[in-house]
Order: sequence, then structure tokens, then C-alpha cells
Amino acid sequence: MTNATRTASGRRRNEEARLAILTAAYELTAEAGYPDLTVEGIAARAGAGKQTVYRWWPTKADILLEALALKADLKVSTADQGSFRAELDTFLRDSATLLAFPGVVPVLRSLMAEAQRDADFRRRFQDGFLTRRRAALETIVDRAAARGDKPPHLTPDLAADVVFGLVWYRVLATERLLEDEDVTAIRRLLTDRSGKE
Amino acid sequence: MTNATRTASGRRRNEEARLAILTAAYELTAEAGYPDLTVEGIAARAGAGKQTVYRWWPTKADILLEALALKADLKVSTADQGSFRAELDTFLRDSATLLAFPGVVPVLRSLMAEAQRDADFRRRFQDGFLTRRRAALETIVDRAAARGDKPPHLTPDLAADVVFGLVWYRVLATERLLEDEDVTAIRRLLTDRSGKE
Amino acid sequence: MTNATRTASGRRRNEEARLAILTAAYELTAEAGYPDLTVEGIAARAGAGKQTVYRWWPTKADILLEALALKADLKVSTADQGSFRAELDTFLRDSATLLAFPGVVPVLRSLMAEAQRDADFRRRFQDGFLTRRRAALETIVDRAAARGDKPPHLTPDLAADVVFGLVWYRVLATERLLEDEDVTAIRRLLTDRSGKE
Amino acid sequence: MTNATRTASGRRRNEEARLAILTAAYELTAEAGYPDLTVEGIAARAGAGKQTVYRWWPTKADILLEALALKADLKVSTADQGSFRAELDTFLRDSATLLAFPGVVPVLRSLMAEAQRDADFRRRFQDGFLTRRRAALETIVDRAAARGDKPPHLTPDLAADVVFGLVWYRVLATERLLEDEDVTAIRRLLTDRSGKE
DNA sequence: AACTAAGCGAGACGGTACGTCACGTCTTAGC
DNA sequence: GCTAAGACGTGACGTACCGTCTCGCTTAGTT
Repeated sequence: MTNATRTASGRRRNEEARLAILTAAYELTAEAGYPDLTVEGIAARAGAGKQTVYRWWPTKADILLEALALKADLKVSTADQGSFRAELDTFLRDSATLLAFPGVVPVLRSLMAEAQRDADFRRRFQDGFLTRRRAALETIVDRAAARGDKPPHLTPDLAADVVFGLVWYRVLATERLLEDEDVTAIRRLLTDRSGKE
Repeated sequence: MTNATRTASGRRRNEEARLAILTAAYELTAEAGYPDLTVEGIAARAGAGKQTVYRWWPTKADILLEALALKADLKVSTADQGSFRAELDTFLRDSATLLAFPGVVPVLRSLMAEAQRDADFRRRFQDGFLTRRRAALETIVDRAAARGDKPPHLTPDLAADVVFGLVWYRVLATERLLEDEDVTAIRRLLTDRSGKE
Repeated sequence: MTNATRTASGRRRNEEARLAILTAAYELTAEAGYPDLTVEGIAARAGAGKQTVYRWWPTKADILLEALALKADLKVSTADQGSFRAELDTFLRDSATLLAFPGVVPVLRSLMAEAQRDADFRRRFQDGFLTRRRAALETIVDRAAARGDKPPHLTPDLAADVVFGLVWYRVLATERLLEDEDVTAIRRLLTDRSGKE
Repeated sequence: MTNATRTASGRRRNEEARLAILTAAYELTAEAGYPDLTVEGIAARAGAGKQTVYRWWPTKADILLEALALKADLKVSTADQGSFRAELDTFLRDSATLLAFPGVVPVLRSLMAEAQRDADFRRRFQDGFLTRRRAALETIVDRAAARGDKPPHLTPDLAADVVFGLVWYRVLATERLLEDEDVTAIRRLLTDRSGKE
């Protein structure tokens, strides 16, 4: 009686080639930009054949999405620090650090741009990146709510929309990134109480 | 007395062709999406030659940028209504209306995506669209400041980053657009006083 | 009382422009070769508009055909010199001189090449150039026949085929042109008697 | 022991596609003429991609040059027949037969025309066709010389110039091709003795 | 130890769109 | 009414990548 998993006969996947392809894609994007990123170019720099690329990734944007996780530390601390204000501050600073990592901004731009053009990749980008980051921030807001430390009208969704909205808008539409005063400004905007209305 | 204008010799530009090209580009993007938008397709639908397209626009994104101004009324009211709150509300509702205009969302996505890939177009998109919209919002915030009607820590820049950040993030990264409760939430966030710190 | 000729109203044909166009076409062919010869380029160098070119010549090959007559002295002496041998010798030397005229070889090549591609021009080239040259040679052969100075089997047609065949073949298929020993060889071939058969 | 042959890695050239392209180019030239021959048209009729054409041939004239060798049997007999006269006769009749092969004349015209426009192709045409044909004729003349069967002033070069000159001139400049009386006339011209001078 | 089934680098294949070029026609204002 | 200027629709050019498809070779179980 055969089990459900396919018999893994034949040669194994070459991990070396996988890393070479991820690195090549990341670096080429950082160096020359996404429009000049071609599967042929990736394969050439990685010393791999085109078929090896197509065997494992559906599009070059997916390579980049995986390469981002490999190259940049995507972890953002959501540890309990006792106050919403402190945790939000840490979250924002961690985000700023990530953006400062070499190559991250060009890659993020490329991924978001590709998500506009390819509906299938859009979903994978949302699942593999965007919603993960939202979840981290929502953890913080939920904890603040439990703690009674949250401004009345601030929902986790609104907080995420504002924070990520601002960060992405800065990345996509401007030349400025997150600086200290920006962190302060957003934190103040989201932590100030508003009792009226 | 110097004569600055060059003698306008030769055949004049065909305004009919210009409009046909803008319309074709806009409609094709709305129908089939930017990746399937080709200069050849635009020219064919417009009944124009490829060369006529290339004579007047450097890239197809530039066609779309001009078509957006033609198709969607980009005016958003910044008229003095006596209070920051009322004017901000109007601004946000006008923006929501613009997004609801048929074809606007796909075109905006395409333009922002293209701005990530082409640094030259990025500048033209900023100058021809993004900064114009920021300027409108800044008018309102500046008037509120003059009126003494503005929250203490809200600068025009921060207001623009938050508003456009949220709107663009919704358009680019989610499937939700601006609804009434969103308008309320943002307006509340930006108009609530915060005296502490 | 008006005369029979059509009232020559409006501006007359500009002879200056005609010569400028012929000269420009001839020179451009000599300099850069026929494939780089464009109507736009001719008009530009001549300081004329494209329409002026198209008004007077059906194709650029026709310009070149007319320019050849203007630039190179196409006259070849067929004067009676008393003997077939002397007249043939003169004819061949005149031909060699023509080929040595600057720019003539590139232009002849271009014209013959164009005659292969355009059946209409082919006819005009034959009428305006090829048959005129044949006629000159036939005059000589006919006079030799009348004089009883002609080899028995040499018809005017065969003489023309051999002479022009050799000259054109040299121009089109080799890098050699007509030299003195070639003139001698052909003249000997065509004047030697052959009584046998 | 050196291994001169490079490792033949990768997919092999598709011989079927090669023949389809050669056939398509030849037929299209015969049908519609060289000016209407486009690489796109060749590829389309051959069921091939344009890149496949450009990968193997630098210009469409080179396709035609190769197709000519494929379509028409270019072998012209130079076998020893005991006399210069007989061998020359055979050579001329074989040449006439070649010209009568369907499509050969339009293709020859196209090749010679193209050789006038493209200096690089000119060389390839000379090496791949013209000098091969000269060599065949020179074989015959050289054998006649060894046999003492050659007219005194007839060099192999002169014979080739006269024969190919006449044939090409007929093809390029007239509507007549080689007929029996032409064969006789040329053979007589080249075999008659001339001892005088 | 031989067999079998992937995975691998290489590279040719049928396609599609690119941006450029020149064509021949047309429209304009000026002489 | 002819001129120079120059925009127009057209269509082929040669290039760049796409994603697929052989090739001969290597690698790793399975028999």
C-alpha cells in the first residue's frame, strides 16, 4: 500500500542554486532596478539555467519576495513593554530600521508595483508579507485595548491603515523615509486621547 | 522687441487623434489592465499610427497620466467653509468620489506601479499629480492654522502623509476603498486636539 | 490675345531646388551608399521639402538617374575614324573614363540594383540609360559592317552583350574596373576574324 | 590529445525549421519579389519565430543565398570531354538550364541587387557563389591550355569575364535569357583562333 | 552494481511587444 | 501656386525577453 506522498526518487533540489538565484535577484534589483531584472539575467548571474528558475518560482516577483525574507531581517518586536506608547514606538523604529537595510526599498517598491499588475502575485504578496506585518501591529493594539491603554476610536484596522499607509506612501510616492520626528508624530497622533464627538 | 515665438510652420497637431489616443489608453487600462496595455493596441483602437503616439508621449504611462486629467474631474473643493472639520470632510468625500469614478482605480494603480519602475516618469507623476493633490490639502490645513482651528501638532505635511498614505494604501494594498466610516475616522484622527505630551 | 500655352499661373518650378536635389542625391549616394539614401535626407541636404521631391520624381532612383546625366559626361564618341578597331578602342576607353568619374560606380550600382527591385523603374532605366548606350555601340558595328570591316559572326546585339556584359559584370560583381589590358583584350576578341565553322 | 570540439550542450538546431525557412524565402521571392520579402513574412510562412531567423542568418539575402544552393542543383559539369569546344558548350548549356529552373532568375537578381547595397553581403555572395562559378569555368580553360586546345590570347580570367558578364547582363539588364543561338555565338567567340596582331 | 527518475546548465524554439525608421500623403503659413 | 516645415497612418525593422522544449550530464534512491 503506497502512501500519499510521491516517492522522492531522483536528484534532490540544489540548495546552492536556490540561494544563488535569490541573491542574484535581490542584488540585480538593488543595482539596476526591477525593469532591468530578467529571468535570463538572474539565471546568468546565478550560474543557473532558466529552467531551474521556472521550476521553483512562478514569477520573478516571487523570487524577490522570497529573497526579501532571506536578505532582510523582517522580524519586528511586538514584545509586551507595558504601554501602548512604548510598543508603538518600538514597532515604528523597527520598521524604519528595516527600510534602511540596503536594497530593501527598491525591492519593496518592485513588489508593490508588481502586485498592481499581477492579480495572482498580489494575493501571494498580501499573504506572504502585507498581512503578516498588519498582524504584528494589531497584536500591539489589541494588547493596548486589553490594558485599557487605547484611544477610544482607534481600531486595530485604522491603526494599521494609518501606519502602513504612511510608511508605504513615503516609500512609493516620496523620496523621504521614516525619520525620528516622523515616528514621534505618528505615535502622538495614534496615542492622543480624544474624548469628544 | 524680441520675437520669442518660433514660426509655427508645418502641419498642426491633430487634436482629434490626441483625444482618441487618451480615450483608448484609458479604456484599455480599465478593461484589460495595464500589463495588457500596449502602444500598438492604443494606436490601433485610436485609429492612429504608433509614431503619432511616440511623437507626443514618452511612455504609455504618460498617456494615462494625461488621460486621467481628461477623464476624471480632478478638482477637489478647497473652498472656505468656516471650519477645518467641514473642509476636511468635504475634501475626503470628494476624494472618495474621484476613486469611485469608473476606471480611476486601475489607472491610479498603474501610474503608481509605473512610477516605481521608471525614475523619469516618477518625477512627472509627482509633478503632474501627487504634489498637486498635496497642495490642495495643504491649503485647507494652512487656512485652519490661520483661523486657530488646527490641532497643535498637525503640520500640513503630516496631514498630507496621513491622508494620502491611507488612501493610497487602501488602493494599492487592499481591496477596500474609502467609505463613510473611513472618512469619519480620519477626520476625527486629524481634528482631535492633543494638548498633552 | 492669349497664346495657346497654358496660362502659367502661380509660382514656377524652382530650378535652383532641382539642381540642389540632384546634387544632394548624387553626393549622398557616393558618400554613404544607396541604402542610407533617403528622401528625407536628400530634402534636408538640399534645403527642400519632401513634397518638392515627390512632386517631380517618382522614386529616389529616378533622381539618381537624372543626377547621373548631370554629373557625369555620358557622351561617348562614335565618330567615324576609318576602322572598326580604332572606333571600338575609343568607345571602350571613353567607357573606362566614365567609370573613373567620381561617384559614377556607386551610382551605377545603385541604379542597376534598384532596377532589379522595381519593374517600373527598370523600364525607365533601360530607356533612359541602357538602350542609349547600346545604340552608340551598334552605330559603330553597323558602320563596320557597311565598311566590310566586321568579323563574320559578330552581330551588333552580340557585340553589345559582350561589351556591356563585361563592363557591368566588372562593376557589379568584382572590385576591378576597366584597365588598358582589358580594353585590348576585348577589342582583340571582337575584331579577330574567324572563318571556320 | 586535444579535444577541439566544444561540448555540444543545449538543445540542437532544428533542421526542419531551417528547411522551412529556406523554402519559404525562396518561394516568397519567386512569388512576390524581393522588395515584398520580409523577415516577418518568411518566419510566418515557415511557422518559425523571427528570432530563429535572425539567430542563423544575418540578412534575408543570406537566406536566399543558402536557399539557392538547396533548390537548384548548382553543379555544372566540368568533366573532361576531350575538347575545349565540347566542354564549353556543356558548361553554357548547363548554365542555361540552371537559369530556367523556376525561381532562379528572380533570386539571382535579388542577390546581385543586394550585393550592391550591402558590402558585407557582397563578400559572402562572391565567396559563396560568384567565385565558385568562375572556378568551374577556369577548370575548363586550364585543361584546354594543358591540351594545347586554347586560343592564344584567351586567359581563364577573360573567359570568365566574358561568359559571366554576358549571362549576368542578360539576367539583370534585359528580358532575354540564354538560348541555343547565344550558346553557339559565345562558344564560337571564345574558341576561334586569332593568330594575328 | 545496474537501473531509474528527477534536477541541472545550456541553449534553441515560437511568440509578442518594443521603440525606431522611412515611407508617401496631407495640411499649414509664407512668399 | 509652389515652397519649406512638419504631423499623419503605415508597416518592417532588428532587439529583448518571455515561457517552453530538448539536450547530455549528474546525482540519488530503488532494485
